[in-house]
Amino acid sequence: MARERTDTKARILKVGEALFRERGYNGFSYQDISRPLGIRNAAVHYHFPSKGDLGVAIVERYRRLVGRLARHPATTGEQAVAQLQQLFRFELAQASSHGRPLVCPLAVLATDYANISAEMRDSGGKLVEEMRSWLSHVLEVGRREGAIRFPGEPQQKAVTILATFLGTRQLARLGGFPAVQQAVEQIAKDLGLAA
Amino acid sequence: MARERTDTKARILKVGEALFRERGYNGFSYQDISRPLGIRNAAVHYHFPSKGDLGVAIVERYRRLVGRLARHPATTGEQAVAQLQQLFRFELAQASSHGRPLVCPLAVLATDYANISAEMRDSGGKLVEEMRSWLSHVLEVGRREGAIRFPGEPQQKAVTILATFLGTRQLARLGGFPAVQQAVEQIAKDLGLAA
DNA sequence: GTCTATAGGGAGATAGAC
DNA sequence: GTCTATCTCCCTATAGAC
Repeated sequence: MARERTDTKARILKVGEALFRERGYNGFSYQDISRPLGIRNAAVHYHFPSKGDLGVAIVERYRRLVGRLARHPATTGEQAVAQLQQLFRFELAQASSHGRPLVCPLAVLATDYANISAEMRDSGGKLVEEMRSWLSHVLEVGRREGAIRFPGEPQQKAVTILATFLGTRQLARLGGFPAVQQAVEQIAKDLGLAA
Repeated sequence: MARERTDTKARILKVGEALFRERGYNGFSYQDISRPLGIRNAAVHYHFPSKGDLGVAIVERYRRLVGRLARHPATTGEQAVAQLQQLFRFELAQASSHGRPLVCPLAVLATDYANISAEMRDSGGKLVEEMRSWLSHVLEVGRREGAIRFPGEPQQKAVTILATFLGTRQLARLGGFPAVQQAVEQIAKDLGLAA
């Protein structure tokens, strides 16, 4: 309601997400957020009383972002391929739009799983389920329409592809090679899509 | 030299690795190690002066463990397939030998990349390179000998498979399904191996 | 090699003024 | 909504006795 400077909350969230994905849940503090924004720790606590609240908001924000990818269920082979390529572009963009690639928030949740709140776990679990069911549907339609090919069940192939992207952004940090790009190309080839 | 209780160092390392992989580099403290071992923080510092020293030792230990998988370069199709299946068994064992699956140390290094020492990064980078070159060789030999099939370059396929395993152990924590097992089956099918 | 004791700092969080 | 001030706790690390 208030406005004017109510966007402080949005700015906190933005900085928080970058830190969360850059350093992990336990790797940043309220100070790391407040300092660059020129505010005080207490102001951050006003908008996000506990660090867990901030964590949930970060994951939910990412969930809405990814949710946009999955809005329209594919029904034709062309649509399925188009959505896959949209996913590929998303992954490539996530990997290269910053200096060191930011990992997926899911990777942070998984690594810090023992230290996060039940709400954060739930939020992450929902994100996984949504992505899995969406990608599974895309794969199923795409294969049925003859646009792609792969052995086995769509559900399992979907899980495998999601895991690959999760891991590839992490490999990209450690290795001296463009892991995300290489994985995207390989996944496309495995599906019988032209490079 | 001393012996008798010099295995304290080994016990610290063992507990440390479990904590490292359970909670991430920033998610555990020297207290979390010393308490269950019935010793004091200072004793841990005696064996590992800084937390970074402990971190390096943990990664190096895992590196030696994985190095055993890659000891004998495959030259026949049978050997290549056997080594792949060894890798599959390793991943399945890592995922299921504990309650919540422990993530790969590489996942911790990647997530906490911004907070770890240069030595830890180096150690992780070496581990990635070793696994990549080993798996790449296995894939190349296996395909040349007609035991497996996949499109594209062995290097890229190797990166993709490694990324899948890295990510799949994390998905296993967040999702309510056996992600590692599903991914192993899918990877095998993609390579044209029987389930 | 392990202990006690402690330094020195930063974490997350809250109270109350403005 | 944001501030100052402060609480409490835990962190990594070191000094020096045993």
